[in-house]
Amino acid sequence: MHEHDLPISEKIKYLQDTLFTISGKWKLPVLMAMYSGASRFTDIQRNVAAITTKVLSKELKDLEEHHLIVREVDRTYPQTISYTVTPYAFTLKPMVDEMISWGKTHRLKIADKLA
Amino acid sequence: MHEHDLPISEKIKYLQDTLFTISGKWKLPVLMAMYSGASRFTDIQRNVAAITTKVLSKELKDLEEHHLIVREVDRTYPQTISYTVTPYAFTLKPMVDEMISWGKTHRLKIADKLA
DNA sequence: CTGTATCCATGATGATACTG
DNA sequence: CAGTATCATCATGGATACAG
Repeated sequence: MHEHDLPISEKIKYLQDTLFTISGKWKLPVLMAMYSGASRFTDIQRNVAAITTKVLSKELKDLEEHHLIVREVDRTYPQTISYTVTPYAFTLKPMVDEMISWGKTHRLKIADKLA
Repeated sequence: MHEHDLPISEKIKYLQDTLFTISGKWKLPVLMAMYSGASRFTDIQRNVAAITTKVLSKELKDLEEHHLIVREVDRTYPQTISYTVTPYAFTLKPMVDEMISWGKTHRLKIADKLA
């Protein structure tokens, strides 16, 4: 059964579930930075321009609650914290890639004053 | 050139463009209702459960500004208003379908107490 | 039917400073 | 380095009533 067979109300329900999980301006950018290899708090912050420590801290907690990332205290000296994306988080990647692709095209269209 | 060749800063920029365009809880559910054929204000409102007229009105204006829908006054008597999705709006559909698909799976995982 | 007008509540985001 | 603490502001959304 493919998605287009679902009743519209179901589609919207699932869509809203997803929107809730990724809500806000920052969760996906943070995830993107982590897909690309950033695992330290400061690295992530540097990659996601303009995000403040307070907001990043909150987003990381939200992502952890949703089981999309894992926070680990490394047994090193001095101790460091590393965040890693879970396999589950990678199930979001096709969607994120599609969003990047759309955004890139969209920006070109806007430059042309759109259609 | 594929998306994974882009520098991370570019990816995040495009991602944020897309997030900005679809921002909020309602734009995509409204678009989904319209993909499925709803074209009248009341029809859309009935399909997108719990959305208020004020919010729907605002979302429709936003979507129109982004050239994703078109508002038309039908030359009927009495006059009716119809909203239709533009071809451009359909370029978002793969992303929306992916979100529906992910949300469906996600809901199952949550039911299983997730992984 | 297709909206507008208020008023209000909440959450999200931002600026800045500070800490172990 | 990896955060927390405050304070402030702003955007989003919701309730309700009303109007052409």
